[in-house]
Amino acid sequence: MIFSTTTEYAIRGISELEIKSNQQPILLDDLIKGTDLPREFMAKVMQKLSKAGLLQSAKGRGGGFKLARPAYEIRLIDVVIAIEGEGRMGGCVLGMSRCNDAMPCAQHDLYKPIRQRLVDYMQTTTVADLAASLRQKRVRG
Amino acid sequence: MIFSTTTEYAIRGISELEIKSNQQPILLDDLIKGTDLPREFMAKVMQKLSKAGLLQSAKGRGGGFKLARPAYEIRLIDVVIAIEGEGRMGGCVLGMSRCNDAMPCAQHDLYKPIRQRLVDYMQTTTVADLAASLRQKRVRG
DNA sequence: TTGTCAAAAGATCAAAAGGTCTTGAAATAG
DNA sequence: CTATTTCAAGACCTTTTGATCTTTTGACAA
Repeated sequence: MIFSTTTEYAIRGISELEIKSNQQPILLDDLIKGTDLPREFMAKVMQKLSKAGLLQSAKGRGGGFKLARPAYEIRLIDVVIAIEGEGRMGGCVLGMSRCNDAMPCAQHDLYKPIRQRLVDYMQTTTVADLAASLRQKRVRG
Repeated sequence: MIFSTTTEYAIRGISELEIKSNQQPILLDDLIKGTDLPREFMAKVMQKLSKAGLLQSAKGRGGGFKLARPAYEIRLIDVVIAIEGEGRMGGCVLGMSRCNDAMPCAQHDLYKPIRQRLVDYMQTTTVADLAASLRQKRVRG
């Protein structure tokens, strides 16, 4: 509803990583085990998160992915920006590139509170929160 | 940021219509006059709004588009649903089709308040509000 | 050093979204 | 009835997004 599917994958992936990891690197194959995540595409997504500095990756034996810092220090907004770039959050709330000062979109002001609320949420929610929520969901069904 | 560009066009289009109309049908050419909206694509969007019952359309001389009911009786959510369908609002908040009870997405519960806020906004904001906002923006610059 | 493992990177492919163009059909004026 | 106006509808094109496949690179173990 709000994010692209690629971003959803990233959120899901980093949450799964936090759940399955015990400070040790997790293999892509293990990460997607038990999920319906598409392996090859997921590889790209994880690469992006690595390049953005949210994950550390290692090749070869004992390799895999792990969080670059504690889960509670990675905010949802960091994940979103890693995938979609800064642009989407700034500028026009409706994302209209055609929208500018000379020809503003109808929503410019109206939307501010809504958007701010979303941004707040993304800034205060961490990967630790997401993982906890996902774990709980699995237990309770 | 939140809606697809097609939906943005719909919001913009119906707002322009309300601004330019004096109870009389407006031609597509007049609707887009002074805007950067793509005419042909806009025709499709307006057609969708007509089929959804938000607009009335008439062919031939004296034809064009007009609101099917007063602007204050057309909610933003009606416009969004007309373009994107019901599905997007219901179901998973993140829009994941892969998300279900057996394999819920990480956000299912976390997002509820945010989503509810958005839905509230879309239910209480009408085309009259949007048009007023747009008009004001034009005057004040 | 050699072999194997696993991520990185790039090519490629498919589907969806966004946008254009052409033809058809309805309404009205003359 | 015919010509013109204007929306409707469908074919078609382009770009972006989502997804896969293959090759390369780096790390470790023996």
